[in-house]
Amino acid sequence: MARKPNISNVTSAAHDQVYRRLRSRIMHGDILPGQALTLRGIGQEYGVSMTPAREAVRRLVAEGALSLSSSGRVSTPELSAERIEELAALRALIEVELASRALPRAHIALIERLQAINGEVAEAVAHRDAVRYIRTNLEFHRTLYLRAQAPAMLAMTETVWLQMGPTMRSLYGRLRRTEPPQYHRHIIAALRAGDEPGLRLAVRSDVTQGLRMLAR
Amino acid sequence: MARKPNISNVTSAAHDQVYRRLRSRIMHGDILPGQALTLRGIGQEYGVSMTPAREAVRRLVAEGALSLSSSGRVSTPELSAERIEELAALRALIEVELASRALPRAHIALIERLQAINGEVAEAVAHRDAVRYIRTNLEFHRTLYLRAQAPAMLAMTETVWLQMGPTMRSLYGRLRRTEPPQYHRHIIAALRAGDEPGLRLAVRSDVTQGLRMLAR
DNA sequence: TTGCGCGTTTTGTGATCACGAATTCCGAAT
DNA sequence: ATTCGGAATTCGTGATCACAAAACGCGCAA
Repeated sequence: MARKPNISNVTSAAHDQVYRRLRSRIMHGDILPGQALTLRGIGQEYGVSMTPAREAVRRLVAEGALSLSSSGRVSTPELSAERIEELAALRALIEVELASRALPRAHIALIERLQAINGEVAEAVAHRDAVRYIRTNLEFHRTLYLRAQAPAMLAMTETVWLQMGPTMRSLYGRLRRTEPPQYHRHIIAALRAGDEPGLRLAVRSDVTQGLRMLAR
Repeated sequence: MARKPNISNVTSAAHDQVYRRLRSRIMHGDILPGQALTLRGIGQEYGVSMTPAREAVRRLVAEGALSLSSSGRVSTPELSAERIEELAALRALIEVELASRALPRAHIALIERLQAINGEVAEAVAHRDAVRYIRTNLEFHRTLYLRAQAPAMLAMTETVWLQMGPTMRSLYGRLRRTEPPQYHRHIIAALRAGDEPGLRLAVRSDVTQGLRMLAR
């Protein structure tokens, strides 16, 4: 079969579907760091041949979501402490800018939506559900940053999230905290008040907060 | 032929060579914005089949160096003014940080090397050689940032350079200036003086300078 | 001159195969 | 029990092919 039937014209290419599903799993921490993957395995898992699997993997490697050994084997990356510090610094730099750009456009409906999402984050923390925590936490940030109307910056930020995905899972997995994230409330308060310096500080604090868990 | 002879063990995969050569051409502005490419054409140009060409293209698309039409056709991107502003803002954010991290490690040998490279930049400007200007200018920045020991940040910056490559060429191509870049001298002076605020300002000015040409 | 069909060509996509290299596995020797 | 070596297996790579869809060209009609 050279091409799928494609009766519905909203379907997309097979390699793109494989890419998106793998990307989602990696970003949300479904896959542990150092986990090895094979092209044939991925193809079999998604019901395609090696070719689309290879293209999806190539794309994810380019984004830093997967790492390539010298012999071409792929696995989720095991980040060093220095690499984690760098990625956190990048998050701080870019996300503070995104939040700042979103601030003038943040009307009340957005703030209420953020509050609702934050409720889900708190629930995930209470249940110690690491995967759900990561997903809702990223949704909180993405919802805010979408208002910045800065697609290139948002894409770059998501690339950083993607790189940290597996590591965040194993980090938050051993987290025993049950209190909701305090800085999210600071972010919401600063948005309400139109307080730009406060917003920048709150976002920076929230983003670099996870770094402290590593330094233990 | 399934694999190349590979007598010398320092050779790398064909798709990687295609990727690197294409990436270099794009980053340095060898290809104009909107230029269409075909997989068979690329393969023929580099003496390989479609498969390695496809992988190289997939990788470059993931990095934003090439854009993909809805029908799968690839071409160098034509950036909107808003996109250019975003990319310049990203450069400002990340490169200022990289310069700041490089400052404590910048000894005299590095500064002299930067001065030498800056001489080449001035020469390229004097000869109105856009491609050479872009190449030497990026070499100036990369030489400084390598000292920051921050590979993730440097990679992200190079991704931004890559995205701007074709556009920078067509921008600098119609540049009629013959004076060397002033802010490079400011950067060097701040490095000598160990003046971090001055360095940050100089880098930010240098990076956002090109933006003004667009606003004409 | 300007649109509009329609057949031709070009192009991306996915499957499959051969090949070589890397990895794994298992038994024998110490 | 542990280590070492070679056979068996697994795996990535690149070439090739068939197919469908998109782009192109060209002639005809308004």
